[in-house]
Order: sequence, then C-alpha cells, then structure tokens
Amino acid sequence: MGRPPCCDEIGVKKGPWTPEEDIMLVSFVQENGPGNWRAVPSKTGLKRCSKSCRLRWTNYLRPGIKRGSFTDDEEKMIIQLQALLGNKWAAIASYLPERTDNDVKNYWNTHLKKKLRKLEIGLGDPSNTVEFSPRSSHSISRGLSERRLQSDMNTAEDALLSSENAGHSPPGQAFSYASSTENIARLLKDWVKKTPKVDENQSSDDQILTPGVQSKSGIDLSEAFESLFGFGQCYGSSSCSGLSGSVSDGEPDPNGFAVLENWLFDDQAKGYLTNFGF
DNA sequence: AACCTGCTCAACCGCTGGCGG
DNA sequence: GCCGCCAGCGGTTGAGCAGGT
Repeated sequence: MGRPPCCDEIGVKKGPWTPEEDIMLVSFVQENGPGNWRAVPSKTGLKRCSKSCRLRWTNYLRPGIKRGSFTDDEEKMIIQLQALLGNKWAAIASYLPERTDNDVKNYWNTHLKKKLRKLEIGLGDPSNTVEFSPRSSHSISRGLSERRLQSDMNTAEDALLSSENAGHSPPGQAFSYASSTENIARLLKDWVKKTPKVDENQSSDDQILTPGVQSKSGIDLSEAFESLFGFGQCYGSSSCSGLSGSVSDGEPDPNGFAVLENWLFDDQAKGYLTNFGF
C-alpha cells in the first residue's frame, strides 16, 4: 500500500560515512545549497539514500556545529525547554544554534535523564517530586509557555536576521561552507588517527578523492581538503563561524538572545531549576 | 592480558505534515 | 478533497570505546 522506504533500494550503502563521501556531499551542498536531497545521490554518485545524505549534513557536516561537552548554560536551557516543550528536540535545538537536535536528544537521553532521576531520588518524598514532563502541572501553563516561546523565537529570529543584515555575519554562503570544511578537516584528522595504515585492498569506491593517497604521501588531509575547496582563508578564523546569522564571533548574538535569556532565567524558571539543584 | 559492562553518539527507521498536481 | 512525493522529526539501534574486574 504505502510507498516503499527510500532506503530499501538495492545498492544503497548504509553505515558510517567515509571522508570521501563527506567531501562529495559537501561539494554538492556547496554548489547547490542544502535541500533537494532527492537529487544528491544521482548528482554526486553517492550510493546513499537522500535521507541519509540530509541526516549526515544536518547532524555532522552542517556549518557551525559545535562538538564536545555541553556547557552548564546549555544544559540548563535544555532542561527548561524540555520541561516546557517535551521531546521537541528540533525546537529545543533551535535555541542552541551550535547543537543539532540529534545532539540535544542524545545528551538528554544519556546525561540529563540520568542526572534528573538521581536528583529526583535525592529529593526523597515522591510527593515533593516535580514531574519532568510537559504534561505535568507545572506552574507555567503549557499553552502560555508555547505562545511565549513562539513569540520569543520570533523575536530572536528577527534580531538574528537584523544582526546579519548589519554585517555581523559573513556575507554569502561560501563562509558557511567554510565551516563545514572545518568539520570535515576535523573528521579527516580523526580518520587518520583511527586509520594508521591505509588498507591496500580498499574498494575502488573508497578511492574517489582518496584521502588515503594524501596520507601515504604525508600531506595533512585537512590542508588538502582546505585547498580543494579554497576556503583556506577562512579555516580557523573566528570570523567565519558557521550557521550564517546565528553567531558572529562564537558568542550568541546579544540582542537576539537577551530576550531568550530573560525568559529562561526568569523567576519561575529559576525556581524550577532550583528544585533540582541546578 | 583478557574479558565484561556500561556509555556515547552516529546513523537508521518509521511516522507525520506540508505542498503541489 | 485526494493522492503522491518529499523533508523533517523523534525514537531506537548498534558499533566502538573506556573503564572496571
């Protein structure tokens, strides 16, 4: 009845992405912009389904993605937003421009859930326990919270847009893609670390744009990638941070996030967090 | 050193909603 | 209004790694 899953086609590759595939995907996005994922496999020759390509881009290669552990502020934000919105990871992640919904979701499931459970237990009497659910009888009614959230999102978005127009963000897309160069460069470095020897029997597919060739000759793969796309002038420069408009110098836009911060750290929210020792 | 266990996170799966014909 | 296509989202899985025994 329903249409067949897009990834069931024969010959569609699954599993971890190789740097070569990443490069092909980034070069496609560089030329065409993100979107039209359906066309990616046919236009790039990638043996991946469109969905997989989109996911790889949004979760890993997209410019401006911050990796590594979450800061206290990010953690607090996630806890509050999760309490208000529930498991709307994409909505929560929209407040953390450098984090993906997948990251937020993973962090919640692996760290915060556990942490909160401990704290709940620590509070003792279950009747005193604040239920961590959007359906709980939290002092802020959900409808109100969501309206407020929506309006704050709009305000933040406006502020971000105006800051971009004011030239706080690098113009043009090339700068954004430069940050994905960073991402790939990082990936390639990891790849080299994890792959001390290039497999002599490497499949021919894996030899397209083969970083292995570079590693054999001792060239830094990240530099090679840099030169491949000509983003060298941007690589490593704080002025070229990713996600156009979301950050200007590694810090959240002060105008856009002021409103949000006010809301996030208002009395009700503070009380909420205090209950859990944050 | 070998094995076991728990943790992390990239990637997959299936569903939903928006949009155009 | 219906249908099909597609992008996006949330839940789940599993490979790889780290730490413990």
